[in-house]
Amino acid sequence: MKKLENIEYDSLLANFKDILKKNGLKFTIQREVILRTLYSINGHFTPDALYLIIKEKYPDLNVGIATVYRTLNVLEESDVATSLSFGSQGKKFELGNKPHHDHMICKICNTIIEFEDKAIEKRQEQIAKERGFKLTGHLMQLYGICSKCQKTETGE
Amino acid sequence: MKKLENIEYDSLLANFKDILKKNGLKFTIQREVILRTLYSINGHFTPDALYLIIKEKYPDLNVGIATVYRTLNVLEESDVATSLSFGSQGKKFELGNKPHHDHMICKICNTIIEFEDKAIEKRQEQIAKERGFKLTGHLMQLYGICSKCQKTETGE
DNA sequence: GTCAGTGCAAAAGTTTTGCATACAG
DNA sequence: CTGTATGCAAAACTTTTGCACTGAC
Repeated sequence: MKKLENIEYDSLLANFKDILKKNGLKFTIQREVILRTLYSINGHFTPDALYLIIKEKYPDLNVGIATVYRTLNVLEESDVATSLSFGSQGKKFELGNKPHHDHMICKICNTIIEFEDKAIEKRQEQIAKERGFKLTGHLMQLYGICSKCQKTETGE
Repeated sequence: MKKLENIEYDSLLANFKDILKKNGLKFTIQREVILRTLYSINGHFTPDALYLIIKEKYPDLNVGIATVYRTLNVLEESDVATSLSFGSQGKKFELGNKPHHDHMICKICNTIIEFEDKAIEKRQEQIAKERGFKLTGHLMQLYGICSKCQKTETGE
């Protein structure tokens, strides 16, 4: 039951270690904890939120906010994690181990629904091509109100 | 030659005044200058960059950064301008007078190309519908390398 | 005249950096 | 051992707020 998840995390971890080694960086407990926590929460978190979760989960390990920022930057630079900029402010991180997906965000409860659509991806490539643009990535976020919140707020 | 632009700006301005009046807010020189500057630069600017341009352009008018922030927030709340969150950090604003468009951003020179695609928009609506989501807006940014930069950097 | 808006400076956040110490390789 | 990483605190930024004064309506 838990086997598959562990294998997935293990390969993620191995990949991360590999990247660190290749860049002459060191593998530390803090970095492992940050990666593990990002993996376990499996969502989108600001550096600060992540920091608080880690402090809660590993009270003995005295992680500093600076380390969280530094590690997230390493993770992002090495494409292990990606950051998203949401609406008003702040940057949120998520692991980039999932194939590829975009986000649909509820304006009211901030729930994030992930989705993937081949048709749009294809069209994006074509648009880029038409303009002589070499595509390397994209960000697509749909904003709206999720079904749950639509029920809650009758009018407005 | 300049006629059309003026008409466009005038209607933008009239609309803004209208919104202000409807909300019991006041129309001030500062607000006009900020709107006019946003219009004239016709691009995407951070509050800080906008502030510097205004200081340069209107040295006599002693605008404060706080007013720029306050006005941008008013503009955004009233849908006259929209803000985009780009890559690493900061929020950029642009006027929302253009019909609708998305952005293609060059990772090297940061040029922003605007585009619009009905096919994608339609697909987005359908995706939202499939998931019981009531769509109110979206953000789509394609990242890559523009044709100019592709020529400049041969390899890499 | 009234009340919202403004500039300034201080405050509140958020992210980065400098430094002495700790620890991975 | 060597040199990178860490925690802490300070610094650097970005954005918001409080306040006395100005100016739009």
